[in-house]
Amino acid sequence: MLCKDTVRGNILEAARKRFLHYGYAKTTMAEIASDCSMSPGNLYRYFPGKLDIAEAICTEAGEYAVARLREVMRRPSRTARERLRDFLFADMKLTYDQLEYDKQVFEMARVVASERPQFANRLLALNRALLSEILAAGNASSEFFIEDVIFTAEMLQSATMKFRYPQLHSKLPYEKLERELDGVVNLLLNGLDDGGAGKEQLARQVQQGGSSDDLVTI
Amino acid sequence: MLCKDTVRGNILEAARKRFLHYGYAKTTMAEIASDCSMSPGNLYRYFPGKLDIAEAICTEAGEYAVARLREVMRRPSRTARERLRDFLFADMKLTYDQLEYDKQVFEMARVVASERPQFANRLLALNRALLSEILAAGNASSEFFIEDVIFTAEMLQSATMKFRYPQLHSKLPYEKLERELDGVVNLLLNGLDDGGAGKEQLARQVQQGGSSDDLVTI
DNA sequence: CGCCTGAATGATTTATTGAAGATTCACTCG
DNA sequence: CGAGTGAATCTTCAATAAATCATTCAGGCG
Repeated sequence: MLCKDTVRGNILEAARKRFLHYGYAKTTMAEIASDCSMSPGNLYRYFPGKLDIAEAICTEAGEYAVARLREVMRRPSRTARERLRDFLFADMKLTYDQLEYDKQVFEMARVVASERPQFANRLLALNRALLSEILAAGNASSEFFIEDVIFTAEMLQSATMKFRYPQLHSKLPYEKLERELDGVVNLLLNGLDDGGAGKEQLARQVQQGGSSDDLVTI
Repeated sequence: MLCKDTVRGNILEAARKRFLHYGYAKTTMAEIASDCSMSPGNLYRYFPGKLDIAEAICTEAGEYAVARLREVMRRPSRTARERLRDFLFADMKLTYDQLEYDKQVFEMARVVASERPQFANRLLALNRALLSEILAAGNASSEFFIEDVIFTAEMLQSATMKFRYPQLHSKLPYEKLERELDGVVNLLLNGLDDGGAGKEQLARQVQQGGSSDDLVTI
């Protein structure tokens, strides 16, 4: 949400409205320019191209998400384990709400991610930095004994990947995702020795029939 | 590799050759029929359609993979933890070798998986059954104390998803995948208390620069 | 009959082309 | 100059036509 009073900010605002309402593909540079009362050519004085406008919008959205996650991390009087769990759940919810419900946001994100591979990595790195903070705090409070905090954060990202890329969720309802993330987090926190799912996981369908499945949407 | 002497087996064999050499899309039913010295129409006496031939081929391949995994599981005198690790690595290697190197196999797998969502689930369920066996054996030997073996197997599948769907590996070289799977397995075996990566993870780039990244290929 | 054929059908893919849109740039205006 | 224009260009998209192919089925053969 950078200044609406700069030309650049204006362009971003106009483009965002169009992208969110009509979709990235269905929005033309001429329309964005017209919304800003300028000629199409002039847009190129502020952005290298259409894709860069979308990337800027997505970056803002990503930074907004990080800000929300920081809030979650700041919740007072919680153990590092609780904080980690909160974080992972909040992270899942943020992407889920963003991408699962809004076709247009989803389209824009997909275009940017596929045309600018480094973009996703930058967001992932931001996210990893937050995770590392939690782990480091856990070390400080002797809850964890993690040698390489950054590496471990990376591994946590790997293990929870399924919950951060709704493209892969493939129609799993949010409740099933929650239940599954819960199971994975327990595993990650306690290891297999502790029985993986922990004790509180009692009421649950035991037959294979109840398993989430339907994993891939290629 | 079911009987080559039945008509059905012949068709599968001919189709496999074509699919692997020219790809699924570039192979016509007429060609398969001709290879079997029969008319196109006659294929439909043995399979409902082209896709079902591909699915049958993929099923055979999947069952072959399961057989190989069973061999890995049978390696003598290993702890359950070692067995689990062996299994996950073998699983990753199997798909990696299959899909990452052979464009045609990859195409066929993608078509089948996307047109027959249940197909992937069946393979996943087979895989989960093997995982459950390992976990149950670990319980029996008091290495693990897992209440719900099947649920935990499912969670293990979730957490190692990245390593079973090369579509998502997105150009990560095998070495990086190995290093990452190793990290995740350590986390899953020991939980965060143990420092995640374990002690032997010493020589490693510590700066973010070295992180795997490049996660998504949407 | 039971197994098979191959032309007929309809769906899908590919090629082609016209239009629309992204990007550029020589130029204007203040 | 610096900000901006808008026609020119070059790429991409969409619509149509043509061809290919999966699938069906009325019939033939042993």
